[in-house]
Amino acid sequence: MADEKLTLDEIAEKAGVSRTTASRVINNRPHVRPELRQRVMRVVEATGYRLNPVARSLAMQRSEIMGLVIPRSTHAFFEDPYFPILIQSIAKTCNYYDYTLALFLFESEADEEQLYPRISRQGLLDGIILQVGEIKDSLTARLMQEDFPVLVIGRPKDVPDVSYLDVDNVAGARKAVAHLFATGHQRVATITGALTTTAGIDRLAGYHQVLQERDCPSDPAFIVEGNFTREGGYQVMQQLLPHQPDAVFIASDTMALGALDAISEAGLHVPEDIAIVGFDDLVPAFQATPPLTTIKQPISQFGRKAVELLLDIIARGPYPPRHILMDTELVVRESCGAHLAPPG
Amino acid sequence: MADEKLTLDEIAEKAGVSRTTASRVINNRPHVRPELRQRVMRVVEATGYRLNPVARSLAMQRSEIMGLVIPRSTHAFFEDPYFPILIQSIAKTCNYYDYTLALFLFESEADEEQLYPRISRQGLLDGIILQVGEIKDSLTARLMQEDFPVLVIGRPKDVPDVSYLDVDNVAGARKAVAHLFATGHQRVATITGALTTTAGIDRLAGYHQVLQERDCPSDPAFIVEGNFTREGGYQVMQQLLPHQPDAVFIASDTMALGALDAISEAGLHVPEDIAIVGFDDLVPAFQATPPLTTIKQPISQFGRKAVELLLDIIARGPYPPRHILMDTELVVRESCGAHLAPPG
DNA sequence: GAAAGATTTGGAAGCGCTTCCAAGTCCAGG
DNA sequence: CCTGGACTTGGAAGCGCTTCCAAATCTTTC
Repeated sequence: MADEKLTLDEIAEKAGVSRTTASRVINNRPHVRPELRQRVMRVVEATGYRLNPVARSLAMQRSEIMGLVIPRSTHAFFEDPYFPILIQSIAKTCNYYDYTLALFLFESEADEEQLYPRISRQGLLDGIILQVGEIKDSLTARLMQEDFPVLVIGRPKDVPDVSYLDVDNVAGARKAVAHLFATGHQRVATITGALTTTAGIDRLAGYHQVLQERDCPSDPAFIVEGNFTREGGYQVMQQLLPHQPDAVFIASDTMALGALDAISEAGLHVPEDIAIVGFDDLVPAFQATPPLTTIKQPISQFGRKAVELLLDIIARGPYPPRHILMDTELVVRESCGAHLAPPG
Repeated sequence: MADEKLTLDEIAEKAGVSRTTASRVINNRPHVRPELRQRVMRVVEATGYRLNPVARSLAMQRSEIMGLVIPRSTHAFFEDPYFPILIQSIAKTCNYYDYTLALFLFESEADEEQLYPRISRQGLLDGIILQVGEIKDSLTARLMQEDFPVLVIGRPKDVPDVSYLDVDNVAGARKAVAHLFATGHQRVATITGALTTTAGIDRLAGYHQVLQERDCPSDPAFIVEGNFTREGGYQVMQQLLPHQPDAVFIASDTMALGALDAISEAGLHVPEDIAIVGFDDLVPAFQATPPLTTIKQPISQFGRKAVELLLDIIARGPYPPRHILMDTELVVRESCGAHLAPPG
């Protein structure tokens, strides 16, 4: 197992062929006589030779590395299983397509500023998957301006021609709220996500839409803003309680957990006194007591799709921009009281 | 903002200097007259030029990319906040040292086999941080054999001369178990982690040590093997219950959550009927009811230290091997009943 | 059996950067 | 005014690979 740093030249020499031919064999390209191919293969195996990927990248002008950029990751990253699942599915898909995944987590705008050159520097990365949560986002526009292959996860605002992939948050929220009405609830409130995020805004929009369609005046007291954390859910649920909603659509399961705490602390029961529908359908959702009715996001498919879209953009250019909204699914468990309504 | 792909040559030409000089300026190296330095700088700024990192890597034989390899990530990766925190701290530290982080998540041995060339290929990665959980681990030895700079997180078995960083699991477990005895418990059981992991084994070893030192015969019925999941904790706690332990050291907080479920389902109370100490001190620990007494791992410092050690290995070679065990800390909350014992 | 075509081969020019080394410039000291 | 030493500068040789292109070889086909 000699592991001296071998080069293509040396392999070629040992096999008695030119470097060009050796290159052809190793990259499994045509135009090589079977006999020569064999000879080269044998040398490669005997020596344990592997191409130097950096040299290859330089010559091909393609690195087969893609970046995953997650800005402002700070708290959400810990508490919410969303990111681990997303990262895992992206990593897995990269493996599949023989791409290497470079991960960039930014915590502050200062980080973003300082590290921008690292990600945009042409050469290292063939493209970038950008997780955009916050509505205020400068990265996307900057990268687009540099003609950098970018796929945004989330729904970027005010950036023309950017390709993106998002969950259909509006439709998902509609399903949740409609279900609450369908199960006989009248006073349906909502705990929104942070309204600095598009997910927060869109899920609220879905809530509004359903109310409007039912000619149900929306009571401002029934709309409180959370921040996607459990603690936040706990606190704003307490604000909501005095107004006596009989159902609440909560824009994330994590917040729903906090809300559950607040409700039981107030001596009320879910779903008898207050019905709840969450959003996400991550592990905590079915481990909660009672198990949460929620809107399921296809996060893993999401990661896969993101990688595939980016590869497509890398291969075929950014036009036309791709816009994909993925469907969600209502998962009925106990917290919405659906099993109470039609008892037989 | 011209963003045509510029090269160093073009910058040099525009500034009227040689490529060598331009390189010196851009890399902030000495031996350039201030005037020329300025001139080059100006051109760089005007054109928005950035070095091509791939070409640089090839010339320098160093990529400033490090790999983080997490094998067999499947379930643990979702359920346990350990990995997100670790990854985040590693990413952050990489940012700080101007390194790029490449993430490799392997799910199966097949993945490992297939992707091994990708990580070991000399050139792309300057070094690798390898998370080794399972006791059976072939990656470490292979990489060491190739003289690849490696730092292992965890405690590798039977690989000579490998540098590693681990939590002192034995000492941590000892603290936990000792605390349980110190608070007056007699029948102390343990739910171990998967005994295919070194963490599982070491934490059990700590349990044994304390029992032995107290001349306490260890009852096999008091030792049940979990698998680090909540569901697993739930199940094995049910096995434990009939033997009526008055305290349990549980090798992870996640499992402790499951155990808590089992205990309350059996109509018993924590800590009155059964005291519990967990391990990890992640978010779920203090959100549990009752809040978990647990052993705190310094995961973030861990990530930082790992990166720094690897950089040191890259810079100064693998000898002598570095071995670091990080201290843990007992965090006393309610689940151990410490607050009950000395009531005034 | 020769011309036309298809296939195989390798020479050489990059890809964009670093760095060794020799040549050139500048200044102080004698 | 000349010499030696310190600092600047740029030419040129890589780093290890891909790929264009021309030359060489092998098949067909009439």
